[in-house]
Amino acid sequence: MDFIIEAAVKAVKTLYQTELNAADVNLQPTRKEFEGQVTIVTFPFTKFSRKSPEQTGTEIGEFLKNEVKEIAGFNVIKGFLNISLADGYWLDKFYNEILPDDFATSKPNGKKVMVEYSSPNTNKPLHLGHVRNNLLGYSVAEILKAEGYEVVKANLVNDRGIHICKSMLAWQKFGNSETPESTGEKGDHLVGKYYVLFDKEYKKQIDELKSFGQTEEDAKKNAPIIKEAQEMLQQWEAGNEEVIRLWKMMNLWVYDGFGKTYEALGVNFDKFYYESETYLLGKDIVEEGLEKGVFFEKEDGSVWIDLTADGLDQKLVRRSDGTSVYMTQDLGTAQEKYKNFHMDESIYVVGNEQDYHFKVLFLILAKLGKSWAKGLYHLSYGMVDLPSGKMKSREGTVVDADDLIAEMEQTAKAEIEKNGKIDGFGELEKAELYHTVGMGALKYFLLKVDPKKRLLFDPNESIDLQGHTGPYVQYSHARIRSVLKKADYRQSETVKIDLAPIERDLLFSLAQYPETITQAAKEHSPAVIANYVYELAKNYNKFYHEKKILQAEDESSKAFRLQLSSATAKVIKKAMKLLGIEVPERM
RNA sequence: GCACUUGUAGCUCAAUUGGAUAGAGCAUCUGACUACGGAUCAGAAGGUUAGGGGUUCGACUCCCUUCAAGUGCACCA
Repeated sequence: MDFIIEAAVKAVKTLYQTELNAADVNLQPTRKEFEGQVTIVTFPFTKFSRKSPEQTGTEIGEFLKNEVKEIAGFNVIKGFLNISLADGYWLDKFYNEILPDDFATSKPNGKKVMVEYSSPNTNKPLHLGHVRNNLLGYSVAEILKAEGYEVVKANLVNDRGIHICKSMLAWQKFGNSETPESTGEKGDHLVGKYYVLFDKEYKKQIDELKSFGQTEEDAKKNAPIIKEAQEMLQQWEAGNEEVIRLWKMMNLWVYDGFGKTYEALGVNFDKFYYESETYLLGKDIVEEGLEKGVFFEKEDGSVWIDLTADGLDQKLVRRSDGTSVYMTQDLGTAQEKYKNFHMDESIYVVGNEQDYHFKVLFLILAKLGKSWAKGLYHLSYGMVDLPSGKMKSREGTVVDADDLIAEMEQTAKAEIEKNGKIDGFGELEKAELYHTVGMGALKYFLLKVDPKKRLLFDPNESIDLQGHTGPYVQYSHARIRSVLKKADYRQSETVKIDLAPIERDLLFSLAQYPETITQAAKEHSPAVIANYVYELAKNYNKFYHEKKILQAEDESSKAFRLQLSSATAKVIKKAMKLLGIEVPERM
């Protein structure tokens, strides 16, 4: 709609002798209680016109109507100039832009972006919090692709450290050599079981020590089992063969389990990083920082950066014993990623509990003069909470990802058996559909919320399939496909008809798809897409009820409405794909 | 204590980034299937946008302040 903005700039120049920038013209969709499709807010122009808002709007409206042939009419309410565009404009746009198959497919923008997401610990199965992370990361990657970026999806697996040793140790002590094969249990769940077991034993020992008069703090340090775990970590770092063998074996179990969950979630990765391979990175950066005078060394040999001038604290980057900390490792990994891919932007999908960490990380890299530091972005999302509070793996108060997926499939199955139209589906086809609809509901539920907001999930209330939900959009798609099939639709030629208001609304909705992708990419927010596609489906459903398609008044209307339906189905499908949600032909 | 984030209908979320009478869904109530798919549609009811102050033509949005919730403030990751 740039032509309207340009014309408005010209109008203000001609009428009031004032030069405006395109950005000064506020164009927005007209509210549905008023006539028109787009609205210019004319309040800001009154200071140039020195006339009332109504008069200013009317003058600009007259000018535009005479100047721009696509503008069929206008009305002014207070400082709002509502513009009606001619049907010809909408039909041209529909046939030239929206209906063709390449609608909203943008050309490569020449930029490369890395999206790091998932990044699980290999000591326990994935829970709902991880699910949010995975869906967000995957969707943001898809959105950026649609916007023209070349995308690298990365997964930095946290496969080492004390928490991994805890599972390993507990398995060694209490596991009786059981394996996923021997128990039939999914590998990540089996390992997670021992992580919980470790914690139980650890707590028991703490209580015991406390009963002998130790303070809580001392007991936590002195419990034999935690000391053993720390020893094991040292042995791991020293390359102890037996420990390494155990570590590799149990990690393989976990990867096998994660692989299944990832597949069910429909997410994937182009590049895996493993902390066991990256945890020593960053030492050279510490040296570099010392040389550049960005870091400084204290008497005890520890190395720090002083960020107090930036309103932050002093931050340790190397211990006095010369070993790395989390920050060091992340500095090194960031460098490594850039070395591998030379991307223009790099997005970290990580929970908001690490806001401070990333603020510091990016600031340090900028201070070190890394040219690529400005392309770093922390996509910070809110925690998923239960009504009972925070999820805690060790205490078993988590919503397990695999369980949840299975439940969603069950919910979808029940609904489909009740209302679905799936005569002739084979068992495999049915199972696939239950999965598609169940995951549609789950994914939409998690993605429709602004990422940065925390999410409340009540496991006792199943996720809706009606209303503002994934299945609503999926249903809309299936229904359109059904109509098109019945009509034996093939793209026919251009027709000229008078548009009904609801048809104009639907066209407007469709036309907004490209800028919706742009906005979602800019904000790194799948929620923008989710809300858009719901709005689109809603407009279609309204149209569907108001207008007959197969029994339309005349052949031209029928042809047009079929085309409109087809275009809507295509956009729904594409938009849902950006959320990682499939849409069925029937359901 | 300090820092960051959040607070919108009973519940779950929107609000085109400072624009019109703050919009949807769920739940509640009323209506529409001898229909192209009723997982739908039309309507009713529901609000001091946590409270207070300020900035201006205009504030859910920006500033100040109070309150509430969450997170972070390790030579852990």
